[in-house]
Amino acid sequence: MANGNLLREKQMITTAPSINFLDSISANVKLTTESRTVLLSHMQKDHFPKGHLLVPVGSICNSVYYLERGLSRRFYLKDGKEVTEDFTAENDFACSINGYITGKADGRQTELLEPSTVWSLPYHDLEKLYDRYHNIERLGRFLITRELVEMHERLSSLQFMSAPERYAAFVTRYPSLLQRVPLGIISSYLGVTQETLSRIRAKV
Amino acid sequence: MANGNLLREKQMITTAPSINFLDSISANVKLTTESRTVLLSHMQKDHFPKGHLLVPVGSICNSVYYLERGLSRRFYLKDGKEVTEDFTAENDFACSINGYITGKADGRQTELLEPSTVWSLPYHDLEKLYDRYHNIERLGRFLITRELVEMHERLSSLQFMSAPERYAAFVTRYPSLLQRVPLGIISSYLGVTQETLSRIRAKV
DNA sequence: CGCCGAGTTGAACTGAATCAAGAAACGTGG
DNA sequence: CCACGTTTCTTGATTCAGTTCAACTCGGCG
Repeated sequence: MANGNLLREKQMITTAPSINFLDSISANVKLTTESRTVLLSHMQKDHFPKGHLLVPVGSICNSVYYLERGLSRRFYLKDGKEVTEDFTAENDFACSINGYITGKADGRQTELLEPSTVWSLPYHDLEKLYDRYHNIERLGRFLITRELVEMHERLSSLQFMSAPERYAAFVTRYPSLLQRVPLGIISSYLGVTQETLSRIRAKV
Repeated sequence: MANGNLLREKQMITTAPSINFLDSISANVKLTTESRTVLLSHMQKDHFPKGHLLVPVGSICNSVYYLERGLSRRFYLKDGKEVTEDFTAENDFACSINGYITGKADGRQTELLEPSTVWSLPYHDLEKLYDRYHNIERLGRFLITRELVEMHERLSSLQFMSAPERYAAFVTRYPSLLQRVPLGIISSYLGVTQETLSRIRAKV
């Protein structure tokens, strides 16, 4: 019976847009029915308009977010300019753990770039669930590991690729974002000015 | 709440001399006696000379390493030049999960910069232990989380600081490495040429 | 001694930032 | 549906941080 459910839900991932965030990870981490139920009971689903700040200025992010639909970015201000650190599109997780882990507001904000459907789960609740359910702790480890691998790649791309190389890498990595994200934000992600990015594009 | 203390307690790790790597993390993650025993039974302690490669060229890193004594760096080649990604000093962990997670050799090598005492634990064993011991899975999540926070900080420092700023940050972050690591390697970590780093130093 | 690796210094070059101005696209109210 | 301002994007001229290439210094060590 449980197996039947897993299979059916796995199919939904590949075909239909996911209604429930648990569907999209069941392929990677096996969760018991109880864990799924209890996770859901701590999560809240919201719709927010474009421009909404999931984590407002100066505050510490204390929830992990799952984007069922929409798009967000995490950014901070450096010398009055916005620096985009990361994008999260639908069916993926957005979180900004640094502030929570270090206990200090780190200036990172999370902003919706499109009207979005967002599930949120407070870290504090999640930690209690880590204690009680081994497979939820596994889920946490899995997601953080994935994020870490991503970060390593991004770090090396930033450190030792030229601006045109980084743009090319971005295009292959996030083709859809080119249409969905304004140039100025992409440039602040790539670590170049908007003018430079515009010129890079003109050459292709 | 345990997580709120992650960074502060990392200080303790790096300062307290540890004979056994388990001692240094017991403050952060509670391990049962059985977990400690079984972890140790899968770990091997070795002494290696300066210059030894923990992860040789072209191979995939398949163990996590704990440096009881010594110093290592993770690096890769970009256009024939060495790019240093990270340092690990005594009482800390060196790992290069990307290759293991993605299943592809990623060109990252880990080299000892000083004669070192190294404990190694194969990922494959570790994953079996994750299955059997909830508190070992917690340990894994803890270590990866700490690494991720570190990466975030490093990423933002690289992306939007000038070379002199990055050098200053390096000096405060790793004061001891200035004496222990040759200039060329530090420059390849900071993302500048050796000449530039030399000039930066001359100005202070 | 002379060699060798590590670090420094100099001069020319270059990729990207900055400053400044304009062109296109977009949304909103009339 | 147009007129308007605002945001987004492009283009040009200048400046600057950092690279590149090359020569040179210094200390250690056969």
